[in-house]
Amino acid sequence: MAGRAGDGVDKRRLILDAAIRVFARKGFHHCRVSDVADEAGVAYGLVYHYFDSKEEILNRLFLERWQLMLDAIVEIDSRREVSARDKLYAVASFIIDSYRHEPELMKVIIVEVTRAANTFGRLHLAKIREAYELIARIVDDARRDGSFKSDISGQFAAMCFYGAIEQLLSAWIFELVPHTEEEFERAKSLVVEAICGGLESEPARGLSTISG
Amino acid sequence: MAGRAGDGVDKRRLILDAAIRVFARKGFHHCRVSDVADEAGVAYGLVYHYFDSKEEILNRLFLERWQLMLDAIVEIDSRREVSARDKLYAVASFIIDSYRHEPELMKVIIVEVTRAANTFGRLHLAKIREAYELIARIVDDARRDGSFKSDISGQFAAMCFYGAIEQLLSAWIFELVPHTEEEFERAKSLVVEAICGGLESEPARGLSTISG
DNA sequence: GTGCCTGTTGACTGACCAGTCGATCAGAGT
DNA sequence: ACTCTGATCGACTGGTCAGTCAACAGGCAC
Repeated sequence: MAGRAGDGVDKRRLILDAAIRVFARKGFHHCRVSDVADEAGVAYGLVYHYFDSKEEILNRLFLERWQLMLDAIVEIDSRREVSARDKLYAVASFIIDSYRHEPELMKVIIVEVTRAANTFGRLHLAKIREAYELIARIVDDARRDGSFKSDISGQFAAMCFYGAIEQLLSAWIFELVPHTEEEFERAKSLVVEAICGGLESEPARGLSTISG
Repeated sequence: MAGRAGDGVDKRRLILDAAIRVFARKGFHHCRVSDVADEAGVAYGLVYHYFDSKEEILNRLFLERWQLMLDAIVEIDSRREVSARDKLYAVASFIIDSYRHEPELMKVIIVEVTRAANTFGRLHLAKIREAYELIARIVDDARRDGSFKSDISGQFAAMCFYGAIEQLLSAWIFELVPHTEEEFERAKSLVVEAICGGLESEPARGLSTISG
């Protein structure tokens, strides 16, 4: 519980949620702290009771969600008897579903943090790098067991994979591409197929039954 | 020629070049117009003699360079008897070489425009979309002649391809990865190999001698 | 009741900065 | 010589906004 009024409302959370909506709508740089306070229905000063600065709000939003993703990737990687391709599919699913369920939050994270990492402290870069490394680990395991090519490093592969997904989300965010439920599901398969299987046709890949 | 002093210096260009350095160093939002004027060694007011606003400077920088890239892609696509893979290699080369030769300008374009397209007018989105479409066209031709898979649309493939390259440049920009001459050359091949050939091993692809 | 602590309020301040404007300067044309 | 035009200058203005602060409210301990 927090707050005196016994209304059972966590004002801190209220402010964070309002910030998601405001940052998504107007952009972090183009909105005022008063916009966030108004959206949350609290006094201007209360924002500074809970947060040190406007930027700290953004940091919290990012770290909160990014950590969820890092945890998810670790869990996915720990699954036994699962192919690298299926692990990458699970990672892509997690990210795409995050966007599907909380498009405003993901928009803020991608547009204001991930894709603007220079304007902020190096704090975020370390976290972003962590994601790369976890994905790279999945690929490196597959390189070791021979299912993935050994001449493309895990790090490089992670960049391509994450880059493709981020571009996909950006296309949705900037409305370059429609937001339909089928699109989300199709995109999961397609991105994995494009990155793992490649764009080129596979002329007579012998006996292996890949994707039907 | 421009300017009264007969010094033969184009002040407009001087301001644009100074803006590249300042925007790259401090970020568009975190620098003052006076920083640009100082860097260029001209009076504050002169900036407004040549440009309507701070934002117009950024727009010019972006449009100038982006058009060069669009023209290059059109030229590459027009080459006859060249495989889609080789065309994509040429596109990747153009972009990576742009970064190699003008890292500050590319940093500004990627960080302040491409990756921040929502904060600006829709003007840029249209140009960005144009690039996607040109790349998509290369892929669609290859799908028609059977060299690329038909189940991944040109549009989708273009997103993956461009996304991977942008991520690559971002990694250089944010110094997540070293800037060596060999890295640039390797990256060209690797990105094309990853996207066209895929990450997975090709078990016995007949006669082709890939990576020895 | 008294004192204290946390939550809450919103008016205010101080800094910052994009963009303006009137002045000055130098060459071209007549 | 005179004026017109465009380049060049930089002090100044007007507005914006992040962050501060002094005050107030209600619960809790004693």
